[in-house]
Order: sequence, then C-alpha cells, then structure tokens
Amino acid sequence: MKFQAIRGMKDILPEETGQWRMVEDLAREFFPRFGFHEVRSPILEKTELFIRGIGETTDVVEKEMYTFTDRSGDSLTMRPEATAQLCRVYVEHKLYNQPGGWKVFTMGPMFRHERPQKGRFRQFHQIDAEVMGVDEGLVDAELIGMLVAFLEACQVGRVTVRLNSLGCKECRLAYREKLVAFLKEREEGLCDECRRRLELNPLRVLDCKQPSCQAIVKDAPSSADHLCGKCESAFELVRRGLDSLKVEYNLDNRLVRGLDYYVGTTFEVVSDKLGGQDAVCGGGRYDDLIEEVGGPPQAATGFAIGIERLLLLSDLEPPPEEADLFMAMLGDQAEEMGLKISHRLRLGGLKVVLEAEGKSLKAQLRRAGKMGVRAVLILGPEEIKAGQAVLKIMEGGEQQTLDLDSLNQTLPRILHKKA
RNA sequence: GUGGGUGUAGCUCAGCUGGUUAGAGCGCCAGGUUGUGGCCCUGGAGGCCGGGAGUUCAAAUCUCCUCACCCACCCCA
Repeated sequence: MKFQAIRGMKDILPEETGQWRMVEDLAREFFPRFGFHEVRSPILEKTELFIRGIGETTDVVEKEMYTFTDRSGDSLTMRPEATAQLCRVYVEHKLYNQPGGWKVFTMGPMFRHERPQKGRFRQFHQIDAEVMGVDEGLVDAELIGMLVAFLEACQVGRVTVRLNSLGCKECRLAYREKLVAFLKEREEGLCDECRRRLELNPLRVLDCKQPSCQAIVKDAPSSADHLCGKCESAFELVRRGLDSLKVEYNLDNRLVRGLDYYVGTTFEVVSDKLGGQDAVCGGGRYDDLIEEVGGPPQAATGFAIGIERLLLLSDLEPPPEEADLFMAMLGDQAEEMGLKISHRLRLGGLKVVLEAEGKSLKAQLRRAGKMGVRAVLILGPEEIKAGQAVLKIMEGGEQQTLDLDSLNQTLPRILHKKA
C-alpha cells in the first residue's frame, strides 16, 4: 500500500514555509494597525450553518462541501469559507455594540470538493477580515484600502480591483424583477445552466462566461442603476472614500459573487497571472447574514484572500537561513564531544549544524561551504586529547585554536553573537 | 461533474515510426597528498520506464483499462 496526500491537498515543505510565514506574519503585523484583532475558530461547524449562511442553491453548498455525520449523529461540515462561521462566533459570544464594530481577521484552511487546478485546491487557505455591526460607507473604503495596501506589501505586482453594488434586499427585489423580465424575453439564447439560474438565482446569469450569455447580458439592466436612495448614497460614499485613499478600481456591474449572502458593495481583486482562477481576493457586504444565523439584524462587510493564489503572485523572498557553526568531527570520540558542545552552544543561542555521518574532513568542509555556514569547529582526536578544538572562519579561511572549556564564552564573541 | 495533456534516476527531462546492457544535466557518494571548503577533473551508486491487462518472436515505445498529477470548462479565494 502506497500512501499519498489526499487529492487536492498539499504538504507545505520547508522550502515553502518561509514564504507562508512571511505572508502570515505580515498579516498579523498589518491588520492590527487598522484595528483588526485575530480570532481562531474550529474547522468543523454544524452543516446547517453553511446551508443557511451561504445559500442552499449555491454551488458551494450543493456540491462542494465536505459533510459527514459524526458519532453522535450530527451533520458536520468542514468549513468551506470563513464568513458564515465568524457570524456564528459574533452571535454566540454576543459581541455586538463594539464601538467602531467588531473588527477581526483570521487565517487557516478551508475545504471545498472541487476539481483541483492551478490556484485551486480542496484544502486551501484564506486570510479573512471582517467588520460586523457597522453600516455601509466609510468602513468599506477603509477595508478595501487595507486590503490593497496589504497586497501591495506582499508584492503581488499588478492587480485590479473590481467594484459593484448589488443593492440591499429592497432595491434588489425590484432590480431582480427587471432583470428576470429582460432575460425571460431572451431565454432561448441562454445556456442550460443559466435557464436554471433564471429561476433560482437570476443575478448569477450576469456572471456566466458563456459567450452566448455574455452577449445577452451585455445589454441587461445594471444593478448599480437600480439602487434605492440609501444604497446609492452609501455606494457613493464608498467610492469617494476609495478615491481619497487613491485606491484604483473598475466599476463592473457584472460582478456578482457566488455566495448568496452578499448585498450592497461587493468587490474582487484579480490578476492576469493566475490563469483560470484569476481572483486573489473576494469580498463585500453581507448585511443580512448575521440575522440569518440567529443574531440581531446587523450590517457587516469583509473579504477573503486566497493564500495559495497570493503566493503565486508574491515576490516576497524569505531571508536565507544561515547557520553560525558547523561541527566537523573526526572519530567516535569527537562525535560524542560534538554532540555535547553543540547542545550547549545551541542553548546559548547559536545555530549549530550537527551531522554525524563519519565523513572525511574534506567532505564535511565541502558540505559546510555549500550550505553557507559562517564557521566550522574542527574536532579531531588530537585536539580533544589536548582539550582543544580548531575554529575555522569560512570567509578568508582564518583558523584559531580554542579551549573546549571556554567555548561557550569565546565562540559567541568571535561569531559576534550574544551568548 | 465535462474536456485536453503528462506520468522514465532524489530533481528537471531525452529516448524517432516497437529491437536486445534505458540515457543526459543537476544532486548525492568516493578519489585527485595521509586531517582543510566553495571551482575543476575522474570514477561510482541509484530506475519492476505510475499500476494492470492485451497485441507481438520482441513493448518505456502500440491498444484498452485504471490511478495520480497538471491545465481548461465550471465554480471561487
């Protein structure tokens, strides 16, 4: 039996973890400056939470969730996204009435049973930021401003912000009727899937990539033109905010997000370097979701960044992990001594490479040279007998003899490190 | 879920229309003065050619099945 990782799930090996950590560290340093605090939540939730939150007829809920029954008979689901869950957290802990809203971020794995491809995995990772309990307007601009600045700090290169407003429940209803009427007249030109959408979720037709559908949709009424007074002025406020932050964006009335909870301002950040999966981040308002999940009616907004996609774009390079000292040991006695010495030095704060493999001194130096170590401590039978060791500085090749007893003091000083 | 592509050494790949010992580069190991690196030279180890079935005197090469990965559709981050 040969085992391998589950399809669509990746091992992140040491050569990649450095980059992951840079992005994660950057987020943990960056978002708090904007008033966001980190939260961590379980991977499992009651299935019902996602069905109610994301929407029964969405693809995510219909065919992509990892759902199972646990030993007590409950239907559980591995979270396919973070927003619905964070609403649950918000409601469960009654975190309402925070001045300025409850501002949080989280990062971790999400699960969706899709066919893997470039930038798409079954276990993937997101960085998520949410603001709950604050109405549309400046927060949205603040949030998007933070997002764009963060992506820039991650050195993602050229990306585009797409912006739209879907309108609130009320204006969406009126708009929806208009759109359905428009599409019904042209129904025979739509693809099969869109005819189905027409009944269940007509807004999604706007999003269809079929050329035939796109041709029809091109002239369809736009949601942004059918906003109620309140939504109109809110959207206006968001745009003004972005303008004053000098955040560039493209208004795109065909931007419809695939999760049902989005209302009002929605946005997406795309890159042309990602192939078919071009969105590195998606987000928007979900003013009705908190109530849907059992809380009070409270407005909210947020976004999710796909970390794998972010890394595909990022030029960040982790600094090389250079070791301070390589233990070159000749003979069993030296290896024993090397173990003891390196342990002490490591506790003292030095990064020491210990590879007891009985190789020749030449081979050991070769190895030390290749890995870019700063110095080598040579332990041979004769030195040990004299209670000494030879320290060789790699750059320049300078050598000196040191007493074994005082290595803890002398070595850190020579290598310019605090003991 | 639907298409297309690719599976040969640790890694990146070459092996044309089937022909006998399956190759290269990198990496690894060893030697080139017995205990002194990065370069160079020489040698070496390492492959059920993804798995299974079939065609054939003969299969890495052809056919079928299967699995995995990749890309696109779809969906989304």
